[in-house]
Amino acid sequence: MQRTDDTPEARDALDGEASQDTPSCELDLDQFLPYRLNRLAERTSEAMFARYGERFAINVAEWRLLAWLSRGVPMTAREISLRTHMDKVRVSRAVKSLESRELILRRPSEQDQRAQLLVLTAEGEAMLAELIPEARRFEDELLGAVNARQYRDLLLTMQALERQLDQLPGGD
Amino acid sequence: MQRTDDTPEARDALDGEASQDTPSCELDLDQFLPYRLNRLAERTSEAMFARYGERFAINVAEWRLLAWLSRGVPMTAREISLRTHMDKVRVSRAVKSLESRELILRRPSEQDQRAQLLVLTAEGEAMLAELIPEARRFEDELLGAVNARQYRDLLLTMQALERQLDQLPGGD
DNA sequence: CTTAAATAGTTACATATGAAACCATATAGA
DNA sequence: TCTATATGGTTTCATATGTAACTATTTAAG
Repeated sequence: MQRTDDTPEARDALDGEASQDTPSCELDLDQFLPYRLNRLAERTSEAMFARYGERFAINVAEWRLLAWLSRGVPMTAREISLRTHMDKVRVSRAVKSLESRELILRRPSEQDQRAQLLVLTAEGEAMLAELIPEARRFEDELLGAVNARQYRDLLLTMQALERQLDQLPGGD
Repeated sequence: MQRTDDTPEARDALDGEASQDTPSCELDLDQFLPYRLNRLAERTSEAMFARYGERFAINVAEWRLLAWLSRGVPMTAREISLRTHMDKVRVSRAVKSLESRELILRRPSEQDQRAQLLVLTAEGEAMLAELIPEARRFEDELLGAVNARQYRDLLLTMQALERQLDQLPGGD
């Protein structure tokens, strides 16, 4: 898509006063997708953890790890890392922290002595049984702003953007 | 929007194998909006700064500050903070760093002795004259994945979600 | 087999960020 | 006017995260 394809509607779908094309040496951040994505994502995480972060004392990395393990399938740190696009160090630290709190445990992998399979403890499952419904409730409240079609389109477009990132240099 | 309104299309708009409804004590992160937003945003920033971050030696906070100032309107740190939803400490540090590199300068505010108006130096403008076209190029490449309608709808939906965050407790 | 290269995971160091306390100035209420 | 409170901005401390180097194991090449 070319910048010149921008429709007036798109340009108007933005915060603040009436927008107009900016010279090449100026940038209207409110019309810049990477910025908009980051601002929305940061605010969403912030709002979610303002509610549940303190109560359950986990950070984003730990939450992602627990959520993946909630599927019941033992996974290695590397698999978590691949699926979430989190750095392996970040995963390693989440594992360490969660293990020290006995929310997960590590089992040596049969196939590879270097790797360890991660699984939830009963305690970890108990915590998720509280946390997951709360997370869903939050998501539902957030989605109160959009209808089913918008939601579907949003996921499809986000998927397309991630696929594009796979292609782009530096996009991993 | 209720979870039960999820359409098959939306459910299919996700990575990996065929999805199905998960019990309340499990969570499919790939279908969880806050996670998807954060993953996409993190990957987007990462890809962008993999290209330009080193070359221009600025971080996200500094980039946002410079971009706002590119409009040519002097702003205080507080105004930057409000518009970007960045913590005032984060803004303060970006100001300090950019000033030390003489990319911006501070002028005392006439109205308020505590506040300082921030403006670009000639050097700062020169850097933006290089940086902004690069950023636009990156955005265009990323948007290669979506058409004009999808782009417009994406911005509209993101705007709706931010408005919802304004309402939600903990959403600021 | 034996050795070189790759991989799972950790540690050490540097950077980025937020919360709370703080200083200086501004504003509101008596 | 005088004082209490609010506000712009900075500093201090704690946490989160990435890069590079490292250990142990596995895989591939000879």
